[in-house]
Amino acid sequence: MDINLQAHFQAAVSVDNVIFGFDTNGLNVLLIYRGAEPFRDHWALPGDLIDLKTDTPDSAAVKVLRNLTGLEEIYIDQIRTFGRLDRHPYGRVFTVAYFALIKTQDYSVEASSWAEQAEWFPINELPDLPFDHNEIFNYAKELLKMKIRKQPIGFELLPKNFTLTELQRLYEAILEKEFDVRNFRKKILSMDFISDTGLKQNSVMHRPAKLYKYNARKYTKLMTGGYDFDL
Amino acid sequence: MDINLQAHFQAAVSVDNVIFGFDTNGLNVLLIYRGAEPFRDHWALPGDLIDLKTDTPDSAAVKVLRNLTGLEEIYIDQIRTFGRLDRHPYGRVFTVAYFALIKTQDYSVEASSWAEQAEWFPINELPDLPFDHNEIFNYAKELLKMKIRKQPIGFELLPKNFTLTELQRLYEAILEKEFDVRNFRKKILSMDFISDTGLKQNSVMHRPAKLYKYNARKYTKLMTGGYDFDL
DNA sequence: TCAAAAGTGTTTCCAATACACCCATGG
DNA sequence: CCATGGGTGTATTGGAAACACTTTTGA
Repeated sequence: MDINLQAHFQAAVSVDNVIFGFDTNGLNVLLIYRGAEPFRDHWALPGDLIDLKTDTPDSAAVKVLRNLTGLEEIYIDQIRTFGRLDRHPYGRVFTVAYFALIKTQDYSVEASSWAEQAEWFPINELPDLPFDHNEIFNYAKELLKMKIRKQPIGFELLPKNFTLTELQRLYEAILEKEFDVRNFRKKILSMDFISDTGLKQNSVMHRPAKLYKYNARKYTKLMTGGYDFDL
Repeated sequence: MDINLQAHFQAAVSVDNVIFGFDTNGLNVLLIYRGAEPFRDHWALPGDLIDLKTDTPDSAAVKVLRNLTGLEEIYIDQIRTFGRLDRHPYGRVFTVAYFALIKTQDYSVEASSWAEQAEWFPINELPDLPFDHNEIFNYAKELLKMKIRKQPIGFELLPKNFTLTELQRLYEAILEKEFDVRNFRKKILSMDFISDTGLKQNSVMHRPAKLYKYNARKYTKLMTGGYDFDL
């Protein structure tokens, strides 16, 4: 390798994950409390340097998620790459940002193999984040808004069986506006990619709601053409 | 820097640009004929390694475009990052892909400072491309389709003054479907971000068309709310 | 006067919106 | 029987789609 090339092969590349979860309090993001420099003892997006011998950005992002939550088969997608010159104190580090959606019920902090703490923060109550993580988070939030109107990704944030009211609360939390109950149900059901499980809630102190599940097969049929969630 | 960190700082990062242009033949992409290894004498997307001392991905992508076309102030936006382990024969090279829209009329190959040739290829007649450039191109094409339905970026591909028929042909080429003349005009004019220049085509051998121009100020007003081009 | 493309209006249909009351369960 | 959230239907409106003929210019 000549000396000219040499100068180029001195960068590191990391991944950073914006992991969304949903519960009765609304939409949350999973942050870790950094146990190592730089920015030790700061809350930050979970991420890691990519192992150049073995990993692609995608595989590295999946590993971070797995180490942190113990979960496989989660929805994860690349957001964009950030590369400000001074974004990392140790040298030139580019970071490929990802966003992931997980079913909060399936996740337990105990399953984590990381020494650091991990904690859910409501998206409107985040601490200041190091590096350019604030910028990354904001970008992720916008992307989530955009995507949920175009793809049935909301289900990734809910338990396998869910009520229409839960689904409505989720859309409302993400899109930051409220929907009319009847119109919401009409629209969702007309899209025809969720189906009635025949089950109902139990031990609730009111009329129990029907439980629905997401039906990927129905959705796949629809996707020739696309749809909007524009309510 | 400890030895563990050292192992991470051995990557290179490049940018690759998918540059779209539009003329009477339809939608085209600008490719270069590589004058250097690897893949010397192959047609490829124009790109370059990022100078780690001075450039961000964004600035590097703009430089590639400027060197190639002599143009400043072109529409350019990041697509996504590709990082397969074996995508580059010289080592671990991640590439941040961009797409750009240029007004073909403003561009001349002569303005290029590059020794290699550059040439427009109709998007349906591309040669096989090296690295993962085919994958990058396909991704860019889909993104363009998606974006043009959401943002008034079509104008970036047309001369400053254009006819409604030209605009319609552009939308048809990108979205790969045909529109009804009357409905197209109604929709575009109702969006209210183009305005009549008062000028007309001349020396055409048929009724001359009115010339319109894009009116960014009108658009900005609209953007609180968004719109669809869903015709 | 002909060729070639520019330009224009109306009807039909469907999806988005707005809106208010009864139902099933547990306590 | 009451409190709590679940569940349902209709009328109105606005935008999307379908559709055919007249106008202006240069040759």
